[in-house]
Amino acid sequence: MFSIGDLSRRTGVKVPTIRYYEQMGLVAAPERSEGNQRRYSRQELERLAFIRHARDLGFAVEDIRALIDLSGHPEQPCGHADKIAQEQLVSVREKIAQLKRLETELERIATCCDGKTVGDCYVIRALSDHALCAEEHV
Amino acid sequence: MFSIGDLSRRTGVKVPTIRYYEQMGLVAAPERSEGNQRRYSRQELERLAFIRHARDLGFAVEDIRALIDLSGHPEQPCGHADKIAQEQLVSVREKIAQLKRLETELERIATCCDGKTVGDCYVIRALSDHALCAEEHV
DNA sequence: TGTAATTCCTCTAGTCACTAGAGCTTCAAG
DNA sequence: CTTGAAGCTCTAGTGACTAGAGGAATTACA
Repeated sequence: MFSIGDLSRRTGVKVPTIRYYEQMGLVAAPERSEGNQRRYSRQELERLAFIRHARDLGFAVEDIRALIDLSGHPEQPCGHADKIAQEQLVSVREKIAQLKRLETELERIATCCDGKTVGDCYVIRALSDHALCAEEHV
Repeated sequence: MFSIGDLSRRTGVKVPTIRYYEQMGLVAAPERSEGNQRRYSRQELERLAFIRHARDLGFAVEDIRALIDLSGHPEQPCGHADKIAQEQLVSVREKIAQLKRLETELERIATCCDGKTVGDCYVIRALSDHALCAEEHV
């Protein structure tokens, strides 16, 4: 049996976050000790590790809930799980593309400032005047 | 003079967001019409465009506040503005690197599933078992 | 066995950057 | 002069936590 602190150390999920997940229904309410403290089994440790892993990968809590529901029905076709992962991949790729555009513009903005005062600072001017942007963003 | 709707159309910032920025002190409270409606000058339009642009670039509202303060003191050295932009660039690059790692793993997870049911779905297994990850993430 | 340090409990409220909705008033076009 | 769009204020909700108060339980060590 693990205390909530054990679980936290083993999964890297912070203690208040574990309690929050319980409140949200992502993890089931575990057994309690005599003194009302949470006591977790290995199964619950694994579920939390699953959640941690999926959150690291950027899955929304709702997605995770769906994946957990699916994993509780191993006889069902897995097209849905696949779809969730595919959508997440698309969303990650979009974010990368977007951030790369920002990187390009920030490079221009943050590296060309040779003014001595704010009055002729390129950073300020670039932000004030969208026309200075090399390409459209957002 | 522009109404709040004009401002919204010209800057692409939604009407409730403009009011929110006013509440946060990012834009000053403008003049009002006889009937208590907001009336903006061209200067205020430009400030909002500045904010929009900086938000698009991922600057936090606090950063923007600092940049606005700076732009109000054009005689000061611009090192601070530069620093804010540099830090933003670093942060964007970190996010890109992170997302690329996720992309790699999601590609593996989302494209290898040839199981027919959840029971042997690669997506579910990969999320359950961190050991299946090719490389460390987060 | 005593005690001190650590961990745990619940609860409320705060974070960020908005977004939604209710219920009302004002404005602009025809 | 009417009508419908756009404006007003206010409260509350979003997602995914995080912080803090005030107290109880557990653990380590003497």
